[in-house]
Amino acid sequence: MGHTRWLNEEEKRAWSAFTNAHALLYRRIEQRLKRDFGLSGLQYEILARLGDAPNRELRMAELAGALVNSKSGLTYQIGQMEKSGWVRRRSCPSDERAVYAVLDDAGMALLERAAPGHVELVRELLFDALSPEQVRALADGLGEAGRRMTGVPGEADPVRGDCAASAEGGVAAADHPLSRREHQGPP
Amino acid sequence: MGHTRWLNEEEKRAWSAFTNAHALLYRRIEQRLKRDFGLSGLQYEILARLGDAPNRELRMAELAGALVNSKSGLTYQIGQMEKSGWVRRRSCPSDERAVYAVLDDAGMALLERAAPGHVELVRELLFDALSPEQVRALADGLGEAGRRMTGVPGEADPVRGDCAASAEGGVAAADHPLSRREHQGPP
DNA sequence: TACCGGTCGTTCAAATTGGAACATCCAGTT
DNA sequence: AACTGGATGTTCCAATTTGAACGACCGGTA
Repeated sequence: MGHTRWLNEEEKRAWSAFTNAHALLYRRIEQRLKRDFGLSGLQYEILARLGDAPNRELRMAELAGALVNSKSGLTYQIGQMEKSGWVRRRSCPSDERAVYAVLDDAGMALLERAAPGHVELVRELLFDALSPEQVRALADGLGEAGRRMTGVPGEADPVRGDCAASAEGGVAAADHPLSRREHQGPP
Repeated sequence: MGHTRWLNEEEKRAWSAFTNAHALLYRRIEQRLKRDFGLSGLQYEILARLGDAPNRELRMAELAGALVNSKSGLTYQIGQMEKSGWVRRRSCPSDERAVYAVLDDAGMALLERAAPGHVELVRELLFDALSPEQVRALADGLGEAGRRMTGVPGEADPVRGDCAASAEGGVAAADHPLSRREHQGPP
């Protein structure tokens, strides 16, 4: 084994900036979400993920994977959110093991109230400090790093949604309310 | 208040990559540290910070600030690490409120054993996926973001180290053993 | 000297986390 | 049909984290 490839100054700066910025940012976000909506960061993320998932629902495992959280942790949080009436559990007839977390209307409403402030804060604290090139570098570089860590070779089709939500009240596959897109025309 | 400046696609990618990469990376790092050295991520950071602090010591508040952790959390961890004999507390005569966390020899030795693998992992999972330009963008962009969040206007002198460690065994201000620097000559 | 606003580190209770053990279930094999 | 290797989600429990409350202390001021 070689003698450890230490980080050069630039890399040290990058690493330090990366961890530091994340910690600072996440802390601020959590505080505000908690103060304004009684939500933890994880809970907001859960709402958000479910919010723009196909039928506002995702399997526990998928959700846990997407959030990079432990299964048990998710079980706990979904439990909490269920008590609050933001989320509901649904089991799938075709696969008895599966459990779907479904976003309730109350949860969706909450998400819609919380999202603007959240996005605004992220923009203010992060994107307002970045040049367009830096944004691209983040997206590309960290995107690639993330991809490598998840082990995504050839885009093996997800196969999810075997057990589609069928008969249920009225709403079927409404469009995702929070996915507006505001062109902010690049030069 | 304007109608929320939502994120464009590129920004969404960047944000998602940022949080995702961080979560993935941190999780891996924690697992390895725990497995190989029985250390948590936070504990490693504490060792590292103390390791290249002036006299291998830092005030509790400084440390907490640098780590972006709560005071109480740090109190707890330092307590744990003290039990393990990696760290020691020292109080300062000139300011009775202050408490310094001092890195013990055992802690330093542990740090020196853990650092290579840690750095190697960071390089492998993060830097190997980044181009030099991307590294620079991270360092600059996130550095700036972090600076803004900490509120660092005119580099107000830290004033720290009022109560310098004086009489103590032998070692005074030895050079920081872990701060080797390996030129990795840019083209 | 006595007082005051502010800082420091610790304590406390309550909430969260994460891994291991567990019971169930699915798909492919024998 | 019985068996096996792998997933799934939950439960359990110990470790950790958080913010608020607290007591001690500092520096400047009346």
